[in-house]
Amino acid sequence: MLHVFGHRVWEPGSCRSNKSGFLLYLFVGSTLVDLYAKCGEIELADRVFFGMPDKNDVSWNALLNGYAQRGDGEAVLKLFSWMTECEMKFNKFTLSTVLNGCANSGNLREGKILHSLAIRSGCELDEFLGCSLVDMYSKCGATYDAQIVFSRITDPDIVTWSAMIAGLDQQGHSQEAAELFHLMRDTGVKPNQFSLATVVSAATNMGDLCFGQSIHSCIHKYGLESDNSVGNALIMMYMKSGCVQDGIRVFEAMTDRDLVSWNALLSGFLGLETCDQGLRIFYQMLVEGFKPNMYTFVGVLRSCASLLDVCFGKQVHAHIIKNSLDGNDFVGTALIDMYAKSRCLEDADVAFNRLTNRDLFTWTVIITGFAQSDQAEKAVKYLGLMLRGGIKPNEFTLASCLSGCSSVAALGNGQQLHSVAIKSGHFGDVFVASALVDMYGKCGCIEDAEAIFKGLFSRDTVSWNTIISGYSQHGQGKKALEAFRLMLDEGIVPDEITFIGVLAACSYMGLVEEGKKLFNLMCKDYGITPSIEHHACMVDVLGRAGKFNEVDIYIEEMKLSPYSLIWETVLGSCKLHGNVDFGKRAAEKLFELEPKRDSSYILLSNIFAARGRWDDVRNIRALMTTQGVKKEPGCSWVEVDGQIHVFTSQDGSHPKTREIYATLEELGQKLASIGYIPKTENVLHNIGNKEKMEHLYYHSERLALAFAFISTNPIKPIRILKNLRICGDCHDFMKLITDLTNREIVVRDIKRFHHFKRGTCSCQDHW
DNA sequence: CTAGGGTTAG
Repeated sequence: MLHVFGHRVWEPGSCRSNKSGFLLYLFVGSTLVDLYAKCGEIELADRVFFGMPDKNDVSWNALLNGYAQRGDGEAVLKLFSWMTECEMKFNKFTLSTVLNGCANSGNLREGKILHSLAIRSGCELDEFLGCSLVDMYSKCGATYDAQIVFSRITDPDIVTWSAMIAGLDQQGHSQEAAELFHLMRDTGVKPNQFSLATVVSAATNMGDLCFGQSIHSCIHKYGLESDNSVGNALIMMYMKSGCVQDGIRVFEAMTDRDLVSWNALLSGFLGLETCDQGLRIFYQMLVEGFKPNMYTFVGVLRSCASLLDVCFGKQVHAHIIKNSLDGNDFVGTALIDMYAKSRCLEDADVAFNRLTNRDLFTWTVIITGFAQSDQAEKAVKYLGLMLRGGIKPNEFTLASCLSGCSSVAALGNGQQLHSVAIKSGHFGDVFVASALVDMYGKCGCIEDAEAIFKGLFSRDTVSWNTIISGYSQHGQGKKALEAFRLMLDEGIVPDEITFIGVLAACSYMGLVEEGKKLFNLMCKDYGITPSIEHHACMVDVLGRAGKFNEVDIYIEEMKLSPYSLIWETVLGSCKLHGNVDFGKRAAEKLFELEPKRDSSYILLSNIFAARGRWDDVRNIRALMTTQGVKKEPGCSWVEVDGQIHVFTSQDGSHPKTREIYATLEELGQKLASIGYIPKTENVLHNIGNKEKMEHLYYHSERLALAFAFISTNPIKPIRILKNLRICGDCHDFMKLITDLTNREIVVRDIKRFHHFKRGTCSCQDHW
């Protein structure tokens, strides 16, 4: 129904109800089609158009334009082909509109046909048509063709310039977009709000905040700050580059904010400090009467993912269902990500299974979720399902799946991924390669890590860091320092992680002077401000070398007293050197800083026990009881045939328990015959000596070892993982076993790797 | 009856 100044001037259908053949005059019809189309009443425009007994090019163009404005490119193309079938003549207006249809449906083939039609009718370089052609080629991804058309237009106007700049930016050539913008200004064309918004988006995509700020001041000069498109682009830029306050300032200065402004604002509240603000803004926009769309939910879900409480995420999920957006792929993927990051993998899985169109991103999100929650097996299983569904992984999928394997040391799964990486052609990617090096290193196969690293075509700081820390963790300090020299020779700049690796190597090898030299190099030559971790490395360098006086001075001078990591390091050195006095001081500091941490009590007790000070050992035990400190339950795991088997101390739940205990019994007898006596002082529980022996005997790492003995190939090394430090007695036990059975054992505990071979350990008993 | 911009998961 159309009203003009309150009068009813036209009622649809009245022409059809008049069967007497009331002829609608052509110009009235065309004008009405145009009016309805422009009001967004495409159905009415359609009815009027098809009710017209005679149609001319103007009425066709009006209807085509109506569909083009809705973004329905398919319909435009269908109408156009029908128009040519009717042998209707078309003009440059038609071509321009249909090109618009090609642009928003991405139909390059049809677009090229239209281009040739334009050339034939001699209007290719018409001011409007030229612009439509540039836009069509850009939106269809044919940037080169767009540039050719653009270069042939002799005097492009601001609209054509804007279309070309936007085209370059959207196809990932933001740098060239910015350059074209400068060229435009040099030509003397004054930028308008559209070209400025585009160039702000180019600055955002390049991550060049400085350039963006210079454009901002230019915008200020033209007084275009309050324009919606400009303001929205600026908000986006500031939020994306983490300048939350600047983003808010632009938002607040805008006079009529739309949904896009709110969404742009919402996109930036990530991380612990600001995420709750994102939620507040979401509720604020609901209060102000805005109806959230998919972009809103993607933004607010990202804020929820940073919160430590899944409860808000669930509230937002309810809003999503209310707005019937739970079937949307973008929203669905963001939901999976939110649940996965909140460690609710079951909810993430439910959301994942509800989605019908799973693309690479969806799969990557769920796979990453499992990988980061120490569920490497599940991550690899989903990767397999994805491959079977015909979707190829990208470098992100592989790298995050691999890092999941690294953290739980799932070697078998990691090896499978190695072959997937080769088959899918991502082996050469630096991220994937570094993840592979790290995976092999963390699974105890430093030789494999080394082999992959040496075969790498290009190496960046991250890949060098990976191999350097790998060598360090495996006790190969010399190789770590060699690698560092090679890295510098290749001209790769070390970062703060690199220095953690090399300083750890120095402390391990007892290289005090070298450690001091590297520390100075880091501060002076590379301008890196030492973190607490770096200081802890230095304390370790001095402490392991037994230079306790220097440790004391260092802590005093660097004001390191408030940090538990420092005192934990000191305590470790005191245990190594049997330094009771300093050990007591360090432990007391730790009891004060972190009274619930069990390892400080255990370490101090071990220091006393080694000196035979049993009264002090008893006092520590009593202190633990009064403080309510409980020893964290230890657990160990091994991988057999791609399956991970977990054991706790004195565990009886494994199906092969009987054989495992029998194997341990047998090994124990053999060891006793060569003079092994269990170090019962390693047991803190207040129980009798016989029970203590039993306790030691069935520590989780020994159960894992026995299980590996009976279920794996005897020529392969056994790889065991433990969530705590390996106990002193188990360490002795492993050394003797390797001597007795001639089998290599690798144990990864929370601190480092222990390679047991022929009665010795790579850590040289300095763990 | 014709053109340009701004929001999208790892």
